[in-house]
Amino acid sequence: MSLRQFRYFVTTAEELHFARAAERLGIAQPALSQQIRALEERLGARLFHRANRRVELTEAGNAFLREARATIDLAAKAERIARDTARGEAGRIDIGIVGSVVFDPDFPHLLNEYRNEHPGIQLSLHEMRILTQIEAVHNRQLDMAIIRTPLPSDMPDNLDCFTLSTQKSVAVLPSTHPLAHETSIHLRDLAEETFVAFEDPPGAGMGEILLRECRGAGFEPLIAQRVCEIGTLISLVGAGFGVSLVAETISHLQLPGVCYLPLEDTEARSQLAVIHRRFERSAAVAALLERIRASSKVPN
Amino acid sequence: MSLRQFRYFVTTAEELHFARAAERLGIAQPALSQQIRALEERLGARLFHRANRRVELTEAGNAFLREARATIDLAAKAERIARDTARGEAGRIDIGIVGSVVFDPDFPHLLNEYRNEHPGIQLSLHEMRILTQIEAVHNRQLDMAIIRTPLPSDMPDNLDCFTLSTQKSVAVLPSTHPLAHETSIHLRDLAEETFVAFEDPPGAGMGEILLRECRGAGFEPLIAQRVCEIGTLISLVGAGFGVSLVAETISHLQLPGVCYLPLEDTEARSQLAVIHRRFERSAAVAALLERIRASSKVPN
DNA sequence: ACTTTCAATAAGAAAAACGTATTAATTCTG
DNA sequence: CAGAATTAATACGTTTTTCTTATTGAAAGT
Repeated sequence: MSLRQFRYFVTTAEELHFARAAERLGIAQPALSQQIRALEERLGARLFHRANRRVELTEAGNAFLREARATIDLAAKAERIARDTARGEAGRIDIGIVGSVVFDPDFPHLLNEYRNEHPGIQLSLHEMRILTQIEAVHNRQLDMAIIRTPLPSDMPDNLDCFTLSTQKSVAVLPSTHPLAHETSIHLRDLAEETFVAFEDPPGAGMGEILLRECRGAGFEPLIAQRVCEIGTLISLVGAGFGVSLVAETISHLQLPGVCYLPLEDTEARSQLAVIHRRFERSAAVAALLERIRASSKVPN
Repeated sequence: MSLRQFRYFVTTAEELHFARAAERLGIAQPALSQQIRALEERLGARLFHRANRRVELTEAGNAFLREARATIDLAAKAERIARDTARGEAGRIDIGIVGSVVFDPDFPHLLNEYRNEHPGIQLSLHEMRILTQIEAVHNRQLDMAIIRTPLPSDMPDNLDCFTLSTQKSVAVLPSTHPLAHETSIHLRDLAEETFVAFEDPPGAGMGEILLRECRGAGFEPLIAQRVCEIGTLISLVGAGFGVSLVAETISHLQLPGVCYLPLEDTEARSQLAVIHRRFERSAAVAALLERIRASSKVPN
């Protein structure tokens, strides 16, 4: 079982065509067939259905694909780290973020400070979905993740978490909405509206906040549309698809046709949390974590 | 850069002694020296200090060691996942259910047993309408569906079906009804009542059972209200909207103001059936189907 | 000074990976 | 329906990589 076989497999899984995959890999097709077969024998599992002149991933192949990709990425990261460390730069810190962090004024500022104090260390930001981030921190593709609470229930137990900041939630309305020019509104006034919500996993993130707050205000929100990106969400609200609830900091994103309104009847708050491995052995990562913890507005 | 080199490096880093590491790896010492050197050249970084007849990790070596170990572990995990998935011991099974299955005492019990025997497999239940379920099994969003017979007439022909259990039907009456405190009644006694019925598609499910039985008893039921959820149906009966016919197991749902009464003049039975793809390629799904079939109370 | 220890080097043997040619099976096409 | 085309698998010889044995060289111990 070798990395090369992993790469061959991933390419073949992407192409679903042995000859094309072989070409992309710069080898002949029979060599690829042989390596895939060797891998399958080693695993004791077929990875592809080769029926009817069509190549498809088996269920095992699908499951293996995700892990194989992660393994290849991690190997590349190992290489990069060795190289960077040898050059005297302590390397690079990979940070996962949810989209809405970009509009938080404090966090980018904090990163900038750290960058100035540690010019050798490259900070690399990766915008990803919540669950993907947690998984990636767990298997070391990321060094930390900034996500919005609540956290999903099934967190790996070698991960730790602390709160970075707390933010009020505000309502987002299209400016054509009758309530749009009030100075503040009650959440229950939106009971009959349709909502645009984040596509978060159940029980986690802003998607969960929206549900909880609406239920707290005594109604079940009718969710007409789910989106992955904060920008899309605000645009959809502006286009009249519905209303939504977002963290206050998002209101820095002023789009035409969109109004942000504080809420009267709720303490609705969401928190940004930092997820990291409990026993972090990289000095650079540990230092950044300490830095973030020290400047966080919330006692931990 | 290969996984083998990673393993060689990790062992050498553990032993800090080429000859001993080579012995542990089952190769000769020069082979190890060569591979480590090849790795160092590839990385463009020395991983060991070899001064003074003593082998030590460089800083880069130390950083690389962490990532190399993680990479090896992840590769092993990939292998395990592929193997387990192929053997049907990992993955996820999506099961569609009609609402009333929840009150069946046997089926949840069966699922629980399966969950204990196959801890790697996540069972995910989806409460859906009959037609939606069939469609979803067909296009692989669900792996199987538990629905109430009769089946609709236009089943896709790549789907199979077998009976899980058979249940008597009982009448549901509001406890204010004159007949509510009999020990049993005749269905034809309800000929003049209004009925609350399931919103099933024509010819399928409990909605069809109700029609057939009433016609068998010599009258056409007057259906005043149709509902999607079993809980709503029972509530409506309790609130005096009408009477209905439900599977016996539903009587576990005891709501105030509702009485369940056995029927004298009919053998009214409904069946729970399992719908699945005829040629199931997932080992896990096939195993669960076998399990259900084996424990079903009805010969198939 | 001599031996011992230990990694590096050299060179040939073994194993793995690859390429060319071919086969077998299916699908497309006239 | 026959023949062409597509595509993955197989056979087998070649190249490349990896390994082994033998040897060297340098440092440490006696």
